[in-house]
This record gives sequence, structure tokens and C-alpha cells, in this order.
Amino acid sequence: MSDDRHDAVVGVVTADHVAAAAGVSRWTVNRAFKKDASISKKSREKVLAAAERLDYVPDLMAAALASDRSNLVALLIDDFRNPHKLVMLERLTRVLRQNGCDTLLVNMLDEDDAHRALVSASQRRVDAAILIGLQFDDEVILTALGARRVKKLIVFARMSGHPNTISISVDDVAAMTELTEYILSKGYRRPMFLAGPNTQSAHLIRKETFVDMWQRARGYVAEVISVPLYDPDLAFRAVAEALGGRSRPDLPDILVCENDALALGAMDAIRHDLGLRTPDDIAVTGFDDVPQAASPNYSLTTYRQPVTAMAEKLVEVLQARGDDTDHTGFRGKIMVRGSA
Amino acid sequence: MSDDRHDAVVGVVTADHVAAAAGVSRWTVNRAFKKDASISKKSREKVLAAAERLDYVPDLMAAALASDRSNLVALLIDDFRNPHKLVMLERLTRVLRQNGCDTLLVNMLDEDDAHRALVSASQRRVDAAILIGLQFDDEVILTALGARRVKKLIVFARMSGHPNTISISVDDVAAMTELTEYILSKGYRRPMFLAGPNTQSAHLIRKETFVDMWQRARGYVAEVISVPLYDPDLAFRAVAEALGGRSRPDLPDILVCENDALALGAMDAIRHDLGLRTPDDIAVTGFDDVPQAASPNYSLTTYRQPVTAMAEKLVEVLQARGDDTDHTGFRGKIMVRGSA
DNA sequence: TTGTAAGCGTTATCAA
DNA sequence: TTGATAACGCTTACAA
Repeated sequence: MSDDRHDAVVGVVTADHVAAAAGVSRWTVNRAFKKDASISKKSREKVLAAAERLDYVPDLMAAALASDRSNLVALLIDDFRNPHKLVMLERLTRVLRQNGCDTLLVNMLDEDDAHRALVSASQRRVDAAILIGLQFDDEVILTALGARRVKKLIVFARMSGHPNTISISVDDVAAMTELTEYILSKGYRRPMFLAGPNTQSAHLIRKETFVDMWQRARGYVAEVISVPLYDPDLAFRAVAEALGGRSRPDLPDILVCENDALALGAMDAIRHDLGLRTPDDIAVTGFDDVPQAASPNYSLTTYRQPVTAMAEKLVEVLQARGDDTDHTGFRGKIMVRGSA
Repeated sequence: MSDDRHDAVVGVVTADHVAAAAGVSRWTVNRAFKKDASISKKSREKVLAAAERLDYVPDLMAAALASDRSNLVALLIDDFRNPHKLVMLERLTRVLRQNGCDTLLVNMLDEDDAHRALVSASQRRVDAAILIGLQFDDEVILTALGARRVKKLIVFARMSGHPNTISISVDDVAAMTELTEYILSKGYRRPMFLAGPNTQSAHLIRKETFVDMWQRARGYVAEVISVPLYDPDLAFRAVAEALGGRSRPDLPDILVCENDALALGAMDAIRHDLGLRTPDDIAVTGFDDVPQAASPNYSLTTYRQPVTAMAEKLVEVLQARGDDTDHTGFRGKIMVRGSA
């Protein structure tokens, strides 16, 4: 038929058209597209054939309006400086899409924007809002999110401890314990911890775990410095400043960083500002295992989170109709490389 | 009232509720939320006050269903290895959101997935699908997208030349010309060009511009190598392999890379595989100005695209109701750093 | 300026 | 297994 071209252009093909073409009712068309619908095999085939022919696909917006599921989630992200974000975005969008879920990406411009971001998401009827790897103050954000109009609020890759949210993350204590044991086993003597935002308890776990373990093992308190954002540039400056004037014996022999974003900046500072070598003069460890960590330039010893498994758990949580609890027990693995 | 808590939980507040509370009709409520609606100041205030009180926000899904605009766009992305993607995602989501547009992030898993990705987007009634910085074969993708059910198809940060798409990008010829002039002015003698996917014409412009200019200026053809994806690791291996066995005089004195993703990998190879220095032994240039390019470790001479301006143009294109043409004349600026 | 009718394309629910 | 009714919450006419 010469309608071929026409069909594609002439506005939307709806279930009604397919129904007419297949000689069934509109509702039967719909059933054909639902997995566990009660429909005869014959009807379904007839419908799917007609749909194929007419190039019909269900309109998910209309579906969302009529049902109470949109199969849409919002990813709220507050920081694009950390390369690990790209990794998480890739995994999350991949796994979500493989499970029939689309993803709204919402850029939280600043802490005050958190509330607007969530409202935005709610206006699209998302099934869940996922806060990915917050660096903004958890408390501020979760409070702003207090009057929530979103069904589920999930904190991904960070523990939250906040009621009404579901956390999905690695067991930070176990992870940092493993890393610290490794560091202790290597015989380092003068550690310094480079921490990120000091704002909330969730951010402090890695630092505290390290400091506590070190104290117990060695009998003295490790030095700690921190930066207000997970930004390699800030880490560079903080390290350059903190270590700049020190004489050799006062320098740490290892810089334990809360994550890779900080570790990469720190390593640059050690080499290019202080003119020292790593690991020979100062060793470095990170957390996350961003792609660059594996590059021969950094060869960063770090801890890899099981992001895919976490994303799959997220899908499970999404599909669970009832309330869910936290899943903060994921275990990753230490990636031993050249930097420590 | 003790309803306070209740209101937030008891299901959605609709325009009807606000209408009742404000003592107007549902349609008046709607007008109050539209910028140029014909409504008296008084009515609007009354409505907005009631809306505020009831914590009402319009449902954008329902709005999209009823109108033919969704204020939703899909960002189709085919590659998360290139750190420039994170920059583009940040700018695009920021600018779009500032203009009332939400963003669907769709991960194209492979070339064959392009069609499904677009259908996915269309099922959400997006106003436009934006292909950001394709590395997959343009032709394959644009063909897959042929039977398109999306109103606008925009190719961002890459020229497409394909009819039925709108490109928004820098003028690659002008950009590469500027970069090449700089390189020529510095007196390099033995260039090598590191190209990305050789698949389509859009990918070839930078290479061809460089090779042509070099030939005209110096009278001989520059060497070219290429990798199938914009992946730093592949660049590393390609450079290590191409230059590995060469004696000093056979080595290039500058490696001109199609973009920063390749340049970073190339630089790592020069230093850590070949054991050479940059720029002393081999200089390097990139394209994009990713954040790492500015780090003292790389200090990469590169070309910064005006991503924000391009994003703003994108918004314009989105808002233009009619068909639009390409906007491929953006000019960025060369960022001269230590690497060349 | 305001109100009304008629959808938008689906789904929940019940009846056949 | 199938068909029909009534939403879902909004917008675009157009009429008052």
C-alpha cells in the first residue's frame, strides 16, 4: 500500500487502530502487550501482528496516567566533578533500561535546589527518586525532601540512616576495614586521611573506621584533612597546602583518600606540586575504582564497589510493592595496584 | 487543621481541589499556572495562594498527554568512557532544566540498540531526541532512526549532515584549522594524527582538516593512526603499539589527537609505556578540554567547545515550533597549556 | 475574563 | 477469555 510512508507520519497509532485492524477490542490489544494477561495465544498473535504492521507501540505516558506506575525513575545527582558518577550513570541506566525502566536525569544545582529537583521529578510521576552518591549535606537534602510526593526515596552508593529512605550501598565499615588492614600490613607509619565533605555522619564512616583502626593498631591518631566537595582540584590544593612547607620526616608516608576523585587530585599534588614520587615518597589509596585508577599513570590502589549488583538490587527494590529496608551490606573488593 | 499531615499522604492534589479551595473553576486554576494566560491578577493570586496551601503542583504527565508538548527530551548516549560526556550531561541537564525541560537519559548499549532507544524515548512522548557526541557509526544509527516517531532529532556536538536531523556543533574545520596553525607555528616537523572511529564523514573532518593543512604547509602527508572507539585505554594501546619499536628519529614529535579522551590515553602511553617525556620528546594536543586536561599532570593543549552556548541554542531549537536548520558554526577557543 | 465540553491513550474493574 | 464503563489530570477548543 502507498500508505506505508503515510502511516508513520500521520500522527500516532493508538491501540484503537490496532484493535480495528486485528478485529478485537482495544482492551485485548492492551492485554497482548502485558506479560501475565489472560488472553488466548491466538488473540495475542493476531494483535501483535497487527501492531507490528501498523508500527504501534504503547504510549507509556498515557499508561502512567491511567495506572499508578510510570516505570520511570529520577536520578538526582549533585556533582559532576567526580568521574565515578559517569560509571554509576552508565550502570544504572543500563540495568534500569534492561528492566523496562526509563531514567530521568535531574541535575541538582545546589543544596537549595534539592527540593525543586524532587518536585520536578514528582511532577513526572516517577516511581522513585534515587539520590546518587550525594556530596551535599544529607541532612539538608533529606529535610528539603521531607514533604515528599515521591513514592520511594532511594539513596544509592551512600548510607543514609534516614527514615523514609532506602539505602543501597557497600558496607563502608567492612570495606574500609579491609583497606586499612591492607595498609597496616604494608607497614606504613605516618598516615594522613583525606576526607570529603564533613557534613554528615554518612560521610564520616570511612574516616572514622580508618582512624579508629589505626589508633587501635598503632596507638596514635592519624592525621586528617578534608575538602568540602569531592573535587580533584580541591584535593590537589588541599594536599599542596597541607604538605607544602613540611620537611621530609614530617610528611606522611601514605595518603588514605575517601574516594578516587580525591585520590587522583592528591596524587597530582604529590607529584607535580610537591615534586615527590608515589608510592616511593608518599603512597596513596582511593575508593571506587574509577576507570582512570587503572591507568598506568595513576595505578591507584582502591576499592571497587559492586555497582552492577547494587543497581540490580535497586531494580528489585523498585519492583517490590511494599516498603523495603536498607541494603547497605554490599561487599566490593580491594584493587591492589602500584600506588600503595 | 489536623489534615495537614494527611494532605500530603492522601493521594494527589489535583487542579480540582485547588479550584474548590479557591472558589474558581478547574480551568482557571490551570490558567494561573500558564505564563501568558488571560486571567485576572486577582484570580491568579487567589489560585496560587490556594495551590501553595494545598501543596499543589501540576502533573506534567497529564499535561503532556493532553497537549502535544511534553517538555521532555531524551538524551541518547552511546559511550560513557569519554569524560567529556559528563561535562556535556552536566551542561545540558542544567540548561534544559533552567528552561523548564526535563531530561530522559537513554543508554544506547550498542549500535543495534539505537532503534530501540529511540522507540523508548518516543513512548515517553519526548519533544526531541538528542544524540550526544555519537561515536557509533552515524549512518547506522541515523538509518535505524529512519522510521522515526520523534518530533525532532538533534545531533549535539557533532555534525551530521543527515537530512531530518538538526546538528548543533562547533565548526570543526575552523577549530582544527586554528589548532593546526598553532601547531605549525610551534615548528613541529613529524606529526602523527590519532583519530577515532573511522566510520563516517562526521568523524573525519578533524583529521582531514589537519592532514590537508599540513600537506599544504609542509609538503608531505602526516601519519595517521586510529582507534575504533573514543576510549583512553584503546588510545594507550594504539600509541604503544604504533610507536613501540621505533628508533628515536622515526618517532613523531607531536601527536595530534581527535579529542581529549584519546589524548589522555596517548599521553599515558608516551610516558608510561614508551618511557618518553611530553612535550619534550613528543608533544600532544587534544580537543574538548575535559576537566583533567587542565590538571598539572596532563596540562593538555586542547580546544574548548562552547558547550553552554550550544546547550542554549539547543533550547532555542526546541522552542522553535517550525523546522530548524543546522547550527554547526560555533567557535570555541584553543587552550594552550604545557603539552604542546 | 471565565466556564464548559470533549478529548489525550491508556488501565482498573466489573460484567458478559 | 473478552468487552465495556469509568476514570487518570490535564489542555484545547469554544461559548458565556
